[in-house]
This record gives sequence, C-alpha cells and structure tokens, in this order.
Amino acid sequence: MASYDFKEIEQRWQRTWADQGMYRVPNPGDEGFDPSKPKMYILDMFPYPSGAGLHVGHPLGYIGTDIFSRYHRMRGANVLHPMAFDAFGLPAEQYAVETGVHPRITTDRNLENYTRQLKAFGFSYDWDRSFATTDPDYYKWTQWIFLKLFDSWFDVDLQTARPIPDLVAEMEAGEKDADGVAWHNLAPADRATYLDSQRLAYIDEVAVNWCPALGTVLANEEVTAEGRSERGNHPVYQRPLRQWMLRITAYADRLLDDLETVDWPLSVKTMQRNWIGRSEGAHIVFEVEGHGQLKVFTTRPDTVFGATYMVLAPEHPIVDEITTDSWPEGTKPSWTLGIDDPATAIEAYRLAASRKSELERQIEERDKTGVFTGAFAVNPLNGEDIPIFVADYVLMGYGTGAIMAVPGQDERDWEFAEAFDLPIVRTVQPPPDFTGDAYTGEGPAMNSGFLDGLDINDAKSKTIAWLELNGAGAGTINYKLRDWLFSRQRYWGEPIPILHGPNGELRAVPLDELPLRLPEIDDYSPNVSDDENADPTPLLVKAEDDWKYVDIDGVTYTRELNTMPQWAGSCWYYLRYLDPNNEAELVSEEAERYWMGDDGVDLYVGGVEHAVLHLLYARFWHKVLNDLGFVGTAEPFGRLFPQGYILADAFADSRGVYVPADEVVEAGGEFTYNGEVVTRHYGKMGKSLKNSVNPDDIFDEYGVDTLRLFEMFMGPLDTSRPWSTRDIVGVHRFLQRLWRNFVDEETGEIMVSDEPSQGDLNVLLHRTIESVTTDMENLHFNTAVARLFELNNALVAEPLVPADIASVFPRLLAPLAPHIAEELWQRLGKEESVVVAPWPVYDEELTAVDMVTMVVQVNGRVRDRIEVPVGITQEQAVTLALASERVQAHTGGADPRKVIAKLPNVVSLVV
RNA sequence: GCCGGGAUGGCGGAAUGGUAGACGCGGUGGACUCAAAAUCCACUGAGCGCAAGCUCGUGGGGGUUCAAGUCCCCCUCCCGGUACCA
Repeated sequence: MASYDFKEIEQRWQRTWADQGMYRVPNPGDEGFDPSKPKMYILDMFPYPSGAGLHVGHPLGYIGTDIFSRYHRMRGANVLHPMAFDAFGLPAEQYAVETGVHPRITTDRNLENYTRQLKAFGFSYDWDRSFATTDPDYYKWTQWIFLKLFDSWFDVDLQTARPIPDLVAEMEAGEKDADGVAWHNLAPADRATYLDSQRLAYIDEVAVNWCPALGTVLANEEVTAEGRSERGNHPVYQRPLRQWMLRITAYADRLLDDLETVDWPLSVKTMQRNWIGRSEGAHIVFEVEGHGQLKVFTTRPDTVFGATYMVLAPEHPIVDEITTDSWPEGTKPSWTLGIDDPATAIEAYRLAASRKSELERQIEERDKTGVFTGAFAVNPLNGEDIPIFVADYVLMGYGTGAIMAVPGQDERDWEFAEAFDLPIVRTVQPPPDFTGDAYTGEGPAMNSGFLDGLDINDAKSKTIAWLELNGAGAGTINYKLRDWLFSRQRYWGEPIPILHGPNGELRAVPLDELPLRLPEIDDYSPNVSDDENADPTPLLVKAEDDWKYVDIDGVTYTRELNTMPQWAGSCWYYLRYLDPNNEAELVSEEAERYWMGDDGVDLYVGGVEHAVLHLLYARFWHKVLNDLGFVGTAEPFGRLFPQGYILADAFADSRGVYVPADEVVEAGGEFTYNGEVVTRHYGKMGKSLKNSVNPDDIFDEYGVDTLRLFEMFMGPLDTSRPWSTRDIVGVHRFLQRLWRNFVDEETGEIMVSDEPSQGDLNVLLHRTIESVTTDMENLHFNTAVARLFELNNALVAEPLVPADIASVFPRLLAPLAPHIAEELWQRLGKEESVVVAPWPVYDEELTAVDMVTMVVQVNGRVRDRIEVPVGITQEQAVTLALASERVQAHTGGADPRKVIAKLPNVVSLVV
C-alpha cells in the first residue's frame, strides 16, 4: 500500500522522534552541547489543564512557536522550546469540589490528558524539562522567591531591591532612620515592626476585594470594571482586611520605563501603561478650620485659583471628624438632602451610595450627587473659604480620596457645580469660538493672580514652586497601580512559608525546610457565602494541628494559613525550564546567562488576555530577582507576540442558554436544535459557548499535519479567525497531491529524477525558498503555506520530481508539517532526520529574474503589459510603450506630454 | 468618553505608493466512471459587449500623486482594552 496513510506515518515518526530524544536540548556543560551555535529561547504561555481537554483553538500559538522552533533548529540554533503546566488555582479546586475528588487526583488526570493531546500535535518540546506548578519540587522555589521578597526592601535612592540585613546595617550605622526615629531609640519589637513594614512582601490592612461566592479575596487585576470577579462573574465587595501584599508599586517607574526596551506590540504596552497609570501633578494641602489639613492630589495645580469647593470620597476617614453639628449659615437646601443635621445627612448619603453600586454603575450618564459636610477649607492660593462636600464621584482608591474641585477646567466638577449651584471660575482662557462648559484645553491663565497670562506648563511649575516655598504642597507623581494583594483563602495553592509568633512577630520558614507542602485535609470545599458580611476564612484552618502549629525553642508559632494566588507559579516558570532538575538553586547562573542572554526570551507567544495580569506580575518578580542578582536581564520577555483566537459559531435557545453547536442543524436559513429554533452567535471557541471542536476528531479524519497546516493557513497568527471545518479539505488535498507527486501509488516507488529543475520551474523553486524563508522569519505562516501550494501545483505537470526540488521541498515543509516531510525525506534515502537537516538556501541569481512584465499606463490607467528584460533602458521602454497598438489607441498616436518610468516595472505616459 | 486595532469577491485571506483579489474554500462547466466518490482540466469581483475591449470596483466623502487598498484630512461601523483616575 502506497497511498498517503497519514495515521501510520504520523504515529510512527512521533514514536521514533521520542525514542531518539530528537528535541532534547543540552545545557552548557552538558554532553553534546555545542557552544558555537546561537541560542534561541522560544516560549509558549503554558496552559491551565482543565477537565475539558484541548480544543482546536488552544494550540494556535503552540503551532506557531513549534514551526518557529523547527525552523531555527534547521538554521542551526540551540533551540530551547519547553512546555509545562500551570495547575494550581480556582478551577481545579472548584472541579474537585463538584466531583468530590481531590484536586491532586483530578489535576494529575488533566495533566496526563493534556500531555497526550499536546504530544499528538507533534510539537517539538523538550519534554524532559516539563513540570507542573503543583509539583513540590517546583513550588519549593515559588516559596523560595516569596521568602526573597519577604527578606528584601526597596531602596528608593538606588531604585533597587536589597536584602533586609543591608537595611539593618545602614540603620545601625545611622545612615538611615525609621520614619524619623533613630534605630538605637527603637525597642526591639518596634524595630521588627518597622522592618516588617519595609519588606517587599508585607502584611497590611487594606481595602481588599472580597468575593464571598468564591470564598476568597482577589487582586485588583482579577476584578472587572463592573466590580465582579473575573472568574465566575460573582459580586465583589470592598472590605478592609489584613492581608499579604507585594510591593509592586515600588517598581512602577521601572515597569513603565523598561517597556521602551522590549519588542512588544504597542497595544500591550499601552494596556500596561494605562494600568500603571502614572500622572504627574502635585499634592496640595488645604487647611480645614479646627481640623488640621486635607491633602489632595491634582494634575492641574495651575488651576488652584479656580478651586471653588472640595470633595471627599464617602469613605474618607476625615469625613466624620470635620462634619459639623449643624448646617452653617448660607447652606443651600440642595446641599443637605433635606435632612436637618449634617451627620445624619452624610450617613444617609453613604448608605445610598453603597446601595447603588451594582445596578446604577452601569448607567452611562451618572448624575452628580453629594452632600455638604458643613465644613470649609481655605484655598491656600487666594485665602478664600470653600465648602467641603462628600460625593461618590471621588474615589477613595485613587490619589488621596479627596479633590479640589475646579469646575471651570474639569467636566465632572462643572456638572457637580451646576447641580449644586456652586461658583464657577475660569482660570484658563478658552479660545473665542469655544462654546462648551468646562474648558480642559490649552490657553493662558486668567483670574489666577500671579499666574495670569502663563501657559499651562509654566503655570503648573510656578504653582508648584509657590506651594513648596510656602509649605502648602509639593510636586508629586501619582499611580493607579496598587500593591499586589497576595493572600487567598483557598486550598489549592502554594502555602505561604511564614510563621506567626504569639505577639504577631513574623518568622520565615527556614529555606532548608522548603518545600512547605500543602497539608492533606478531608474537606477542601471553600468557605463560600452569599453574605457579603461573611468573614473570609482561610481553608487551611481545617488542617491538622500538627501542621498548623510549630514549636520553636519553646514558643508556639502558627503557620500562615493563606495560600498564594493563581499567578504565583506562572511568574517565574520560564526560568525553571532552563535548569528544571536543579535541587540546589532556582536556576544555575550558567544556564540562566546562556538561555536568557541579553534580552531574555527570544519569542513569547500567548493570549493577549494576560496583558496586565501575568505579564505585569512576571516582569515585577523578574526585576526583583534581577536586583538580587539571581537573573542577568532587566526584562524577562524580549519579544512578545500575542496570538489571535479561533472563533466559531455558537447557538443559543430562546432562554439564551447555549446548546452544543455540533448538534445544531441548518435548514432553509434556520438553525434548529432538537427541533427548536436557535439563534446564531459568534465568539471565542470554548466550553462556555459549547462550540468547541476536539482536535482528536480532526486527527482521526485528516491527520496532524493537515490540522497544523490548516490552522496556520487560515490567516495571520496575530488575528482572530473563524473556524470552518469545511475548509480543511484544501490543505488535506495539498498533502495528498504532494504525496502523489513524490510517490507512485501503484508501486510505492519514489518518483524523483536525477536531473535538477530547469527554466521557470528552477526559478520558481528559488523564489519559493526565498519567500518561505522571509515568511518564517516574520511568522507569516499563512503565506508560507500558500507558496508551498504553488510549488506543489507546478510539480503536477512533471513526470518526475526534479532532484533539487526533491531535496528542498521536504525541508521547506518540515517546520509546518513535520511528519510527511520526514517520511518523504527518508524515502529519498537521507541518513539524518529532516528535523536537523539544514534549511535550504536560494540562489540570488535565480531569484533575480531577467525578464519581467512591464506595465504601460496612459493617464494613470493600465493599457498594456509587455515582457521586457530587467535591464531595459528608459529610451527602450518608452519606444516599446509607444509602439504598442493598445497604447496608441489611447494616446491617439500623439507624443506624451510627460513620461514617468520606474523601470523595469512601470512606464507611465501622460497625454 | 478616552486609548489601541480593523473594514478588500459568496467565504478565509494576499498585495516594499507601481498589473487589486496570490493561495485556499465554495460555485459553474468538462474529462474519467455503468454511477458515485476521489482525481484531473477550464472558468469564477460587478456591469456592458459576438469579440477585441470598455466602464466600475478595496466601509463613505474629500485631498496629494503620472499612479492610492497603501499617504493626508473628515465621517460611519466593527473588535479589543479602559472608564467619575482628579
């Protein structure tokens, strides 16, 4: 049998490659390592192995990186192309709770299934470097990094993380003090408290996102704009809690600045910049009669003369203190909610504000509401008394939770001032034709005393200088970025290796006791609740006492019972691949320096949904490790390439519930499921839309090579594209045609000539090498496939495949469809695998052709096409063009007024 | 609202300012076959024309240019992100 038996071929080569360890790559110092080759680190975002298994959308990026890896292997690089699994986290735990099976068991089962599916794609991973983040040998080092964070502080002067003992030394030497208090004046307990407050991993009481339905708190990055959990879409409540925090804000500027140094798409850089949210401006201090000072942040210090009132967030701690006993004279009825005393009015307002969070937040036009506190502050620039309001358009989580309101230059303040009948003063002169309300544009200052006439920038710096001189404020920079909330109350995560002493002292678990293993417990279901006032309780309270309590020198310590968030394990996995079995170090310096080189990972492909979560967290950890000397680059991922998604039709019934898309039938323009009419939607392929296509089914019918080619041929790697099973036959036909071109299906003999290709076919061959090579470099796999189609089609007319094409074609195809490429390569009698065969080179003399089609245009319209030699002179070209009958029909035989020639492609005549 | 990215045949998509629609799917016709599948050949943006050929055509409107899918201005719609961030 000599027809194209893709199943037999694919399975046989996958076995052979595995047996031969074809994709194993040695480290420096290992046997077989070749230091003369360049290194290439090609990384996928590793998957979260869910119970549903892979669908054809998941591996889109994996196919891309595999092609790129195979291409670079053939180009002679040491290619590191690994794969592992991100297996801690909520979904695994939720699934375990649903099925009543321990997450360790379900996770192992999912890992096995994912591994099988990924191997079936023929990916060239070095599986010897694989691991799961749930392996104790792995999370030992996740915990180790946490302890490094715990044992480090951020030196603002040097803008770097340093070990805590350095801080102690500088304190003892008197070079630094603890917030103004000298070290030797501090009691030992206060010293410890101070040090704890300086750590990169620290405990603080902060307003956190508490999600009772998930039974855990969440990071800001895990909460949607609507105030719901990213996972599961449950309500999230703000609530003050003592939690572990990571000091990512210390790195805000470096995370921002170093974006300039990486080759990432602008869209992802912009998302990170917006998330960090750096704003330059000033703190300004307003005196409140009898109550000290109120600090605001503003980006427009130039407009202080127009600050006609102030607004505090409803939760601002000073509100209760400054609220007066009764409304002062001049209080307008609209400022009081119609309530007689300020304290009651503010209480009522706060209640109303907290109630409306859910529904009314969605309303586009948010009417300005608020209530007067009864108190006044003094505008430091003009000495005027201005009323202080409470209003929910000011957020406690940004800046200082208080603003100076400048209605003349701020649209929100204008709306509030209109609604509450407050004075409006323009401090920037709008252009004469300006008809709007608040004016936020450029212009000279007005109504602003000593600032009048200055443009915005000069007015800003002059105001800041005045504030600093008069002790009323200072220039400052504000960030939207908050520190990273790092505690979770769930079971299925890395235990945080900290012990709590009887007096609250913190003690790191000794490094030689890592990994601190997750204890076995009987009931790992989370403490969920639909009551927002329920207390978050870490699940590990259910652990046995001999795990929870530790005696050291007669003192009983309690273990930290929170676990780490999902993102911890993925923050550094790309480093563990470099040296996965190292028991003594996270990664050896030699391996790290070699594989990370100067710019880190050479290509990182994954979904853009990680733009501000994983990619920001990982950059943060990497910078800490860099500061502490454990890694050699400032950035982990030199080049990032976000892949598109595979989309597919999805169908919902009349209740809006999705039905299995593969059981929907179309008839007469209508879609039905079990006889019921359903409506068609369109979206990302996945479990929730019930429109997944299982790759196993495609392998069965068409084979691995077909699916790989098909997914690449559908379109550019970075754009989303709709799945259409119908279209697969195209690439499958290509492979069958290729097979028939090379192999006689009757006899099974290879049909290859001893003679090389001639003429046009030879030119086509070299042009194909040229364009496929360029496409490989640029990840344009869709057009690379198209070029191979063309070469294949040209072979149909040849009784035998010319020798040079027989040698080149399997190699050009090998990165894309490795199995059939290897089979043909071996049938040609090659000794070595096509996996390590050298990438073909083209002959530039052949790609630079000698004849070309010259276009002749008359008045900008194409009127004739003439075959000409590439070296044609302008004179010859014009003579040829004018001699053309078709051209004469449009010029009327007249001489052109003007001739533009871009030889040899175009002659353009103007008559 | 703001930021980023898009809009090209029936469909997926190609096109360093220089032949728009490569390549594939689908479709039409033909060859082979008792027939079908598979395969092979031809055609396939729209309109007019017997034909040679002509006109129109890359979301819409203007502009620059001998020449615009590509560059500039304005607008519409779609996708992603973000949103009372002071």
